[in-house]
Amino acid sequence: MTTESPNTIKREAILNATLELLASCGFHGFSIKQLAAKAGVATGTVYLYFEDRDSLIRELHMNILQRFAEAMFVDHNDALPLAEQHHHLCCNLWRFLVDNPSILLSKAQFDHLPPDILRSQRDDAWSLFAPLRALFARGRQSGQIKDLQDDVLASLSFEPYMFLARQQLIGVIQIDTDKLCEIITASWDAIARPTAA
Amino acid sequence: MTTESPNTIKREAILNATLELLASCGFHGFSIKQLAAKAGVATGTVYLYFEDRDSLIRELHMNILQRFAEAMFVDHNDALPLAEQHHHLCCNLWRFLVDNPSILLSKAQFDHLPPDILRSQRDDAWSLFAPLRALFARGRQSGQIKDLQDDVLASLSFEPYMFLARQQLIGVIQIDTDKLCEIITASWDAIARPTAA
Amino acid sequence: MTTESPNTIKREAILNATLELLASCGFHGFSIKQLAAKAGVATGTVYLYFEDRDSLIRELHMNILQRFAEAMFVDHNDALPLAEQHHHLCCNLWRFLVDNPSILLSKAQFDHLPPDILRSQRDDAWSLFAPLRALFARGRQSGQIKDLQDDVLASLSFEPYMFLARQQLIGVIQIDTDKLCEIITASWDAIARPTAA
Amino acid sequence: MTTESPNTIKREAILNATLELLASCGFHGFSIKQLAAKAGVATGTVYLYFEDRDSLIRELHMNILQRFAEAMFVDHNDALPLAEQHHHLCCNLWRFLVDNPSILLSKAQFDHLPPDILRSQRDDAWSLFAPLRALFARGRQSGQIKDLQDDVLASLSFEPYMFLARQQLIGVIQIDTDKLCEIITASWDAIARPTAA
DNA sequence: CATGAATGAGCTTTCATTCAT
DNA sequence: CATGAATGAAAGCTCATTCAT
Repeated sequence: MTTESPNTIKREAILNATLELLASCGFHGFSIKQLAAKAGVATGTVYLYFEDRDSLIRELHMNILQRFAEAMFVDHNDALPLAEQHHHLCCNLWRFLVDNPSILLSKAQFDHLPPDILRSQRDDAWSLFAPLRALFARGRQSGQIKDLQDDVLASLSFEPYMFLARQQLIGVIQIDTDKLCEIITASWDAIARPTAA
Repeated sequence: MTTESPNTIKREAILNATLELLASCGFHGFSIKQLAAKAGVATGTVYLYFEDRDSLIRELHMNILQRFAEAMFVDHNDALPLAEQHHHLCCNLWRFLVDNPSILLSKAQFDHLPPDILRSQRDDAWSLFAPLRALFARGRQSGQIKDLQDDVLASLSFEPYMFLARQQLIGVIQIDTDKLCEIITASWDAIARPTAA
Repeated sequence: MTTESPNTIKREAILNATLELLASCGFHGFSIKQLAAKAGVATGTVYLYFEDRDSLIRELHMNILQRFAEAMFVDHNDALPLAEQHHHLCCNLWRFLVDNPSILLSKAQFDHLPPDILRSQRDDAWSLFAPLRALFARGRQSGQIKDLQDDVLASLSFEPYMFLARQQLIGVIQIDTDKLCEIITASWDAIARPTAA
Repeated sequence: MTTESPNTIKREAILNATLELLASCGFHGFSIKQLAAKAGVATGTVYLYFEDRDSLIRELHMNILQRFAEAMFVDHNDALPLAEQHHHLCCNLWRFLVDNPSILLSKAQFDHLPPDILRSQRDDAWSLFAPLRALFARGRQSGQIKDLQDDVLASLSFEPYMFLARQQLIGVIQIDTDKLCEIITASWDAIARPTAA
């Protein structure tokens, strides 16, 4: 479909290699030499495509956030009941995390960028996750979702998956489809306004 | 009661300095020289108390987990109703995170220790959190808590606080006591078995 | 008259760019990439016209020596009295140095070519400065100039201008036309045989 | 006499090695690794004594200027006739240059520091050469020396020696004691006010 | 026990040079 | 002829670790 210029191919190779190393070695745990070797280019080549180490990391971060958001909203349908929408988002999220262990593991690394960067990131991130905010807004209006701010709802409902996916990845737990459904229900209970008895 | 030998005092100074630097500079973001300076000892002295950099980090991790557990179970009373016990644990957790930003920030840094270390840590951790497991067990038995395994219940109920505390620390949200109570209720809803209508 | 082939035009562009960069950045202070950019050609093109960096520098050196000699002997007239010839040479030299700060500044850079190169340069240089040697020879014969070898006479009479031009360039002194005449007289006194009292 | 602390010994070793390399390879022509090897220390050790490459070079420069001035004024006696004082200074200068080829060769390298550094250097240099300024001042007053500013007199009288020493060092000329005396006379003629006929 | 000077491997980054287009 | 992406050696500098004092 879209033919990648060789230019773009090397960029991607470098970004992918960075992601893998970030996941396996942590933020400062790998060298540009390693990175270049993994990407199949010479060390100097990295600097043809990225200003320096930091800007490479920053660019990767934005790249990851986008893939994250994109994956979550696959087949998103805001006409469905909210609980079903939420269920679908959680399924997408779980599949994405399980399919992309590198992203899962590298995610935590980005929490330690300087606070000002983190703050600006947060704004960018929320714009990528607009459909989620819309869902929360409608839920609060209709009384189906608790009257809590977006950050709180998001953390209650989605943070647990990050932890659980990590635990599954290192092999200490095992979540099958049935278990996942129960967990999704539980994470909905966290944000859902209790139905009047 | 227990008089600290000067021996132990320097150990603690080094561990504390490591924690602060870990929080502010990240895993590989500080040097042993900096660390020694902050701890008020000579660089060589660090190696009298710790095998090497890695073992210092590992020991700090265990140290933090202990303080974590200790803080959570302050004034824990297993005679109270489960929801109240849970509320109290969450309050303790929140206070601990807010009072110890260094620990909050450095927590994520430990996710990139080698997987085998992470697995053995998990076992140690669960032994530290025995009262929590007891609470979950009783809840499942009495039908007050969903029939999910401990990791899942823990992640549903406590992971959100880690995220929220970090957001508050970098100043993008502000959780007061009232908000906290609502959040605690929500995190209880996540693990509580819905009351029959 | 002589139409420059495009071939020669690019050579010149590269040599000129090299001179400017040599003056402003010093010997190892600029890259071939910078050089190519300044000359308006691709990096690879530099290697079509010059073997490598060193040979480019060497060629520039010869180029500069030629321009130096050429400038000094503008309107040279060996029929005039020696002191007048000398005065004229000094004026030419001063004007050349003031008009070509790049050459002035890069001059010192060439002192660190390998000694064997320096020796062969010296021979080439003296052939370029033949009219000066003739002047010295006539002066010694006629008793107007001290009986010292050419290198010595040249250094006594012309080295000071190099230093003074550099000082004026960095702005710590200011030589006007009157001052220059006094200095030229002084530099003639250095090599002139004292008139018998 | 003065016992050197081992601390100072390594500093000196590094400075001396730098001087030699500066003389033989030029400003940017040697690496810190080479320098360390020549000084007999590890690369890291260089950075225990000097902030970075630049500050090492700057410090060396001041060091050299001081040795320069010190050497010139050995046995300086301002009670002697001016011409004799001048003769003595020139002899000292010549001996210093011949005895310290490294300084001679590295001298030119310092002409390419940034202009602002050069300007501040010039002030420091002139304070080191105070006795020379005094000599010039007395000469102008008494009418023995031409009425030219210090920079000009200095360049007329001393620059030629720099050039000649360099030529002798690369072996293209040979100045013996008798020749030197003639040259010194010539360099005095350059600055001396001509005796009225 | 405690020190901190010394080490040298290893880091990020630059740059002279090559070569497929 | 001309290009400029790609290379990889080598630069300046840092830092975990050791050891003589």
